[in-house]
Amino acid sequence: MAARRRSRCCSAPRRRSRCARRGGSPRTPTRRARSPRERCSPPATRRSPGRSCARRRAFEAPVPAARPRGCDNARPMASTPRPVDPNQSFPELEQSILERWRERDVFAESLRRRAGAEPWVFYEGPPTANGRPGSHHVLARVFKDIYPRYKTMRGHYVERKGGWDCHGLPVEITVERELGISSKAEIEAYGIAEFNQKCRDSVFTFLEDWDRLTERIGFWIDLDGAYRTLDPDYIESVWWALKQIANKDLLYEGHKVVPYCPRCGTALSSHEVAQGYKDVVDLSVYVRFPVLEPAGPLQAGDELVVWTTTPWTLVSNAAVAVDPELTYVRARVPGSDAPLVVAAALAERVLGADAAILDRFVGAAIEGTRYEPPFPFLPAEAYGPRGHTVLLGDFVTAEDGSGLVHTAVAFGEDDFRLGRQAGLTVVNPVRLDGTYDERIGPYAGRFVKDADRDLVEDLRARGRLLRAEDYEHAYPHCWRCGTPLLYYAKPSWYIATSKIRDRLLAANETVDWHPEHIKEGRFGDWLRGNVDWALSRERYWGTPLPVWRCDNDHVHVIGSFDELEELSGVRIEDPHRPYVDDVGFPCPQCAGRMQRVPEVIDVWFDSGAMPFAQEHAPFENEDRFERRFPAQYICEAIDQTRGWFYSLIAVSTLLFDRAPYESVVCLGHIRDEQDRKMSKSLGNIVAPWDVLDRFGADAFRWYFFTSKQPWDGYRFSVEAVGDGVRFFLKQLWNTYSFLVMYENAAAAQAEPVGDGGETELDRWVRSRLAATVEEVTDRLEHFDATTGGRAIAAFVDDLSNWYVRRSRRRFWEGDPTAFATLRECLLTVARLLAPYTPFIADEIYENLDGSEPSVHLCDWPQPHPRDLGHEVAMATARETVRLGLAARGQAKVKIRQPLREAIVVAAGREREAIEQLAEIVRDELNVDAVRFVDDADELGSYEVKPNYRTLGPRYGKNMPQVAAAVAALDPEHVAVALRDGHRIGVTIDGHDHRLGEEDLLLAMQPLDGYQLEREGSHAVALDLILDDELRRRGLAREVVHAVQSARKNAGLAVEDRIVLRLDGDAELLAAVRGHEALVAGEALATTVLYGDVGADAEVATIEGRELRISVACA
RNA sequence: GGGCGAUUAGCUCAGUCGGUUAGAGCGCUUCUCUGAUAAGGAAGAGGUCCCAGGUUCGAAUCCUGGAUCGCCCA
Repeated sequence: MAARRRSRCCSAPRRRSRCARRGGSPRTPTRRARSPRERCSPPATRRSPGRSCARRRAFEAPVPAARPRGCDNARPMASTPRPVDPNQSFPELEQSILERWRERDVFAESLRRRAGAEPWVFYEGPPTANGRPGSHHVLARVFKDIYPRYKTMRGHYVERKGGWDCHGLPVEITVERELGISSKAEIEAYGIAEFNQKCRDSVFTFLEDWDRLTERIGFWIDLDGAYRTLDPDYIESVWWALKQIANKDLLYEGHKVVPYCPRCGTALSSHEVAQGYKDVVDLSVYVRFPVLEPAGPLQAGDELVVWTTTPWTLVSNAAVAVDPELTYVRARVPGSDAPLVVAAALAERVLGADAAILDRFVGAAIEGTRYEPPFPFLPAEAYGPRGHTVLLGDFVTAEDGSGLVHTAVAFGEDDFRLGRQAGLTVVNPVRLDGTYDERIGPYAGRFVKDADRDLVEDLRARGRLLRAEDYEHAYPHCWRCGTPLLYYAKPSWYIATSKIRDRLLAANETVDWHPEHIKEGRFGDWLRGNVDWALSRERYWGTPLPVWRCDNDHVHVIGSFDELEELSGVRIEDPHRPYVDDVGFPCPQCAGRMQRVPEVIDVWFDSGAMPFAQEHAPFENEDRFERRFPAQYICEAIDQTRGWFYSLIAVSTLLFDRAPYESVVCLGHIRDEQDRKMSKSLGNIVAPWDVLDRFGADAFRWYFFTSKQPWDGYRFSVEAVGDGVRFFLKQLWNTYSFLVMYENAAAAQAEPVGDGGETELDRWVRSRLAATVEEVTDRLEHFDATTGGRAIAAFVDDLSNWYVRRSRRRFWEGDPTAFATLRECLLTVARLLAPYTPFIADEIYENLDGSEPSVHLCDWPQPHPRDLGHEVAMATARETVRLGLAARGQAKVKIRQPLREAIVVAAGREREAIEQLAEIVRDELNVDAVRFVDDADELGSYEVKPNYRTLGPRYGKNMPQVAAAVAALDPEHVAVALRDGHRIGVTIDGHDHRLGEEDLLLAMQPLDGYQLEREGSHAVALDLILDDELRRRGLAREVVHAVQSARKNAGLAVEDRIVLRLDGDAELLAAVRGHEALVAGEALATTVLYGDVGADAEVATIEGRELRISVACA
């Protein structure tokens, strides 16, 4: 690292050498012309020698503005900043800054500098690198970047370890597609070892894309030291965690009806199911089940009307469920012989209005009724004694259907539970691949969901169908392959998370969610409804479930590779399948041999284990883990509520009984310009590189940070990013390039410049700066980058459009205090912006200060004291200017025409404020004087209104009377009385009340014929009377304006001196002669000559008079 | 079907504790300013604050119901 220069104090005049050189010389009122050699080539040496001063852009840098430069060649202290190209391409600039960061190793250095400081912990939620990163990844990554950068500047040690999620079905599916296979049988035929090798290779297919994008957007994260969920170390930690859970007796194998993907051949967890709901049209059918052995009021030949939306399950109908207390009816419908049985409440909807009710009874009355099943494939005996009978269930409702629910024990949670209660045998005629087995006769081998319509036709042909209709509903599909899921009774391994539900909720209480409503809303609700975590997957590419079992069903959970080696004598190199499957050992409890169960685990458990698994804790780095748990901050998209947010909190609560994160920022989704979801099929994806190449990373980041609160989601397009460039980055860049241009121009000037001292504007802008530091700091502390960023933008706008604009003359004159102030503002803004737009921030810092190798190694700015009164005063003065400009606009008098005076109506603090800043108001309005009057008697009349905010709470219901009483007051009288400090008496409902100053609002009412603009009690009027002198000055300023245009057209640089020749209308020339010093000074003319302008003179028309102008380099 | 969130100008968004003329920027029209800025300033046009009830002296804001969109859950 290069020798570091001492940090300069921004507020002090900076270039001592230059100031010293100037010291003592008298200050010239206007700029003095430089020697001929200097004139057309400042700042010295920057321009190619052969070019004339004409036809040259103001600041064309011969070399790219930001050449990467090592610390070793740090500029000497007295040097001037590099010239800045006002039209700098940001993407190009960013490339050179990336280069500089690499050379100076800035990210690593930012960590080294904070070594030993208090850690602030960030966890990276691992993405999978087997797909290309998109714009939504940019969103997540920039929000993962901003707060760690901020906290680093605040003095914390913020490690940023990357991570990759490597396992899981998505990877397997990609490989299957590659291999052209699509079933588990094919995978096993191909070979699990080979298949998993392919998966391993596939995981990082797009790693390079990810790395490249990550660097390009300025996301500082340690990718070299990233954790990978496929590493043996990582897996060992996961095993350790599972063993802890098993030791707490929370790991069990259960038989449950689970959402099952027949294509992938595995059960899905509830959070996976959640991701795959699609609206589909299924058949909803009402089927007649003829009664064979009636119970209660039923008779043989009656028909039960049974409803289902899954016709494919009818082949394995085991029973019919009715609610014991619900009222049912036997009813006859025209055109049907057999009486039909339905719930009374649904009779009309199902059977029609003309059904004749024969009988009413409660559901309990028909329990035990034996009926004929809809299909003959499976006999009643297959289900046991109560097969094909009516059972009582507590889940039956009369909200839809018929009130009699078809029950297929293997295919539904309620069904399964009822079947177990009734002692029904589970018969499952559906194979694991989702096809019927040989028991289902003609349908054997068909995929069940595809058989729906044929089965219904079959029923219709046999007269068993009462009604079939399309039924649109959301049905879960496999989130990866799109296959409709089947609810299916299967053995599966679970973690009994529902037993720690209260602990999960307690852990959630400690988390600071952004937005806040997630905590009690979506996430809290999810935890309150927690069900056991279905952990196992009957797949290949995943962390193997470390459960070994013998023939006698003794179970042993392995918690480390050492333990496995002790028991089996085998040191496992690769813990993945199939190698781990081969490792067996004698059962510690019996003589049997233990083999691993075939399942792998849900990948969400992998990522949930990352707080310790990324460190290979507790096998090593346990101290590191202790220091880095829990995280202070994580950030992911809102869909992770059931994903990573859940798996993290679940694993940590299971193991450590505490939340693994303190603050969470949930991001919304990115939608397209038409507010549609971005998807490959719609072709409306915005590729991140399109944005980066066109506008750059800062623009991309700025858009995400400031356009809205990130959890609201974005209506995104390349163009939307462009706005931020124009309105913020460009404005900042121009302000910065303005400073550099004039600093260099001033430095090149031989003549020293005196220091005018601090002005009201300097004080104001410093106070605004302090306010901005305060606000941005406060907002970032609360994870509100949006409001913080907007505050920076508001400040930069004030800086550019008020401070700099009002101070231009001081910059032309080289006032060191003005330079120092603007410099301090820009350098502080650079530090505030460093976490937001790290590139432009670093560029500005590097060129204006550069005492550290990067702004990202600086400390966060400390807030200075504010002068709130002065901020308010300036706001009042600006308001006065606004009113004055509006008055000019109304009177259609151009700004260039000076006016005698502006009359400002203001009293008290407002008047003091404006008086203090009267010079600014006067100059901005181009008037000779600002006169104050305390009241508007001579300018307009008052209007008095009640102040609802103070009176409302006091008078409540009587407000209308109060308002009426106030309206009846004489405004002029009120104005005088209040000014004299009196209170105003009103009578309401016969009672006297006294109203004070705060209860009444006085507003100006303009009178016709005056040029007056008013706002509240504050107004500005203009004296519009012009005399010859004012008119001549107006003309002189018009001439200046015309000459400036001519200068610009001639391509002169802002500081070039000219010889000015004027010819034309006599009155114009007379006006110029009368104000020659003004014209010459403003136009930087060393000489003004009249007549003889030459043929190529520029012709301007001023108020109908002709002026011919010639400008030439002096 | 249930939960959470959103809905304010053509577009993107603010809107504090409920306070009476609902704001800003972009875009549009007119004017204007300019020794940095494709910038800035003034004026104009542009609003059913999603709808309907309710509470209140007063509702964009609070309550209830509904609509639409998104996310999540069944």
